[in-house]
Amino acid sequence: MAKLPKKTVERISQYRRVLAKYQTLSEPFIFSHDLASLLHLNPVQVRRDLMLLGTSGNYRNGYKVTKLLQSIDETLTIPKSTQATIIGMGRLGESLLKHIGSSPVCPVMINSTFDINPKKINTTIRGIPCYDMTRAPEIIKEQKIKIAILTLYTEDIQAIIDILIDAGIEGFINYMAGPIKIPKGIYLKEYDIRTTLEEMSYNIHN
Amino acid sequence: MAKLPKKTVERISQYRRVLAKYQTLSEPFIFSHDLASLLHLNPVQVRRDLMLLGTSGNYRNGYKVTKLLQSIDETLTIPKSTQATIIGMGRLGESLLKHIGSSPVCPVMINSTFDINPKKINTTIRGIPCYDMTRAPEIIKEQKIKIAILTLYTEDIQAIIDILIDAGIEGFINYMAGPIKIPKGIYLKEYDIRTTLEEMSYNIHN
DNA sequence: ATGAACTTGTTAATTGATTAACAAAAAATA
DNA sequence: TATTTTTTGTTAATCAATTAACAAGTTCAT
Repeated sequence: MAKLPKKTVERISQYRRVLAKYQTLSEPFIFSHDLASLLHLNPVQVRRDLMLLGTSGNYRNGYKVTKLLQSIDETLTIPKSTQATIIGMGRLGESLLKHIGSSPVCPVMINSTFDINPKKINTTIRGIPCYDMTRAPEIIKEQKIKIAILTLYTEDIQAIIDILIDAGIEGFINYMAGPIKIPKGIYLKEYDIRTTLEEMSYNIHN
Repeated sequence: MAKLPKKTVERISQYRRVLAKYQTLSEPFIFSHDLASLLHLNPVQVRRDLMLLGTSGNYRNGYKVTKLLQSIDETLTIPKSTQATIIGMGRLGESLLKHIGSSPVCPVMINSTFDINPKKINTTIRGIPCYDMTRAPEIIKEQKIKIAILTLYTEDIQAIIDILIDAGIEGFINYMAGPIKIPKGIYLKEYDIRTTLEEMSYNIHN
């Protein structure tokens, strides 16, 4: 299938989680305007996304939930599941790990985490071990880990980034490591709440 | 000044943090392409943003850092500072609070937090108290708090949201509360890492 | 002094995302 | 049976964001 627009992919991930919950209500069908209002979107936008996804609904009942979920699965779960890791098992890392683990439908798996703090190394959370950062290259290659979530702040973060990229990481989600340098072709999503706070503050006052 | 585009506001917030750090290197000037490469942007985009900001640079040396920072301050810090709060003082809430507090230039202040867990209530972190959720309406009105960061997951989150809006909250940043319903005019930013993971996984494999 | 090498500032062009508009299908109602 | 209602699916139009293009200013080297 043709490559979906960035924003559509983002929304499709949200549709899935909402639908998984909706399914437990034993409602077999859903209308585009229902899905839209659950996520504060425009119904047209929902229909357009689903059209691009290649699925289709019913003139009278809307979209069949199971069919929709299957269609989303096929698009987002490629191939089988992507491996990710968390760099920094402090308070933030721990809460993210639990949050991700709580999801019944997340196609991204976390099987190992890393830290530089001896107190964290060799502990486990929900059965997932925390390894010494020095072992990262070895384990990332072995488990084919592709995404790294950065939850730590240290002065030498750039050296860590470079090692991770070298080991095969292709995407970073950066919570608080500050500005980092990455080569072209590597994905990066900045997740600094301070930016969001300032943006929202501006919007509220203007 | 005219209202700035959403994306420009977001980037301006990032410029400020990068510039604050850059300033400590005692470099008095910065070029648009330097600022751009620090944040993986296009230099044209940077110049355009700064133009919209109403500031101007120098044909030979680029932009004067102190002048730029002052200009950003004037735009983002309106009026004086916005009050925010964190709903849920678990691991995530605590790490966010410390992260926000560590910023020397964040124009958004947090002076109180809330929880429903008796073990958290009446504790303080870095001098910032955690209050019982039942006191939220009173304190939000008194301190004119406008933004709520949601870091908790409970079944009755919607009731909490409604109370917060009634008390005067105008914007929510939602980490893990799941889909919530908010009326028009209230800002909402979804910060669920699972969406980002799935989106990135899709991009890596396509 | 003159031209080469940089840079900013701004308009125009392009690309991407959202929203509007409406035909087509199907059932419900009169 | 004809009409109304409701919804999907898709194209066209609008709106927003990014990128390209280039004039104009400034310094440096010759």
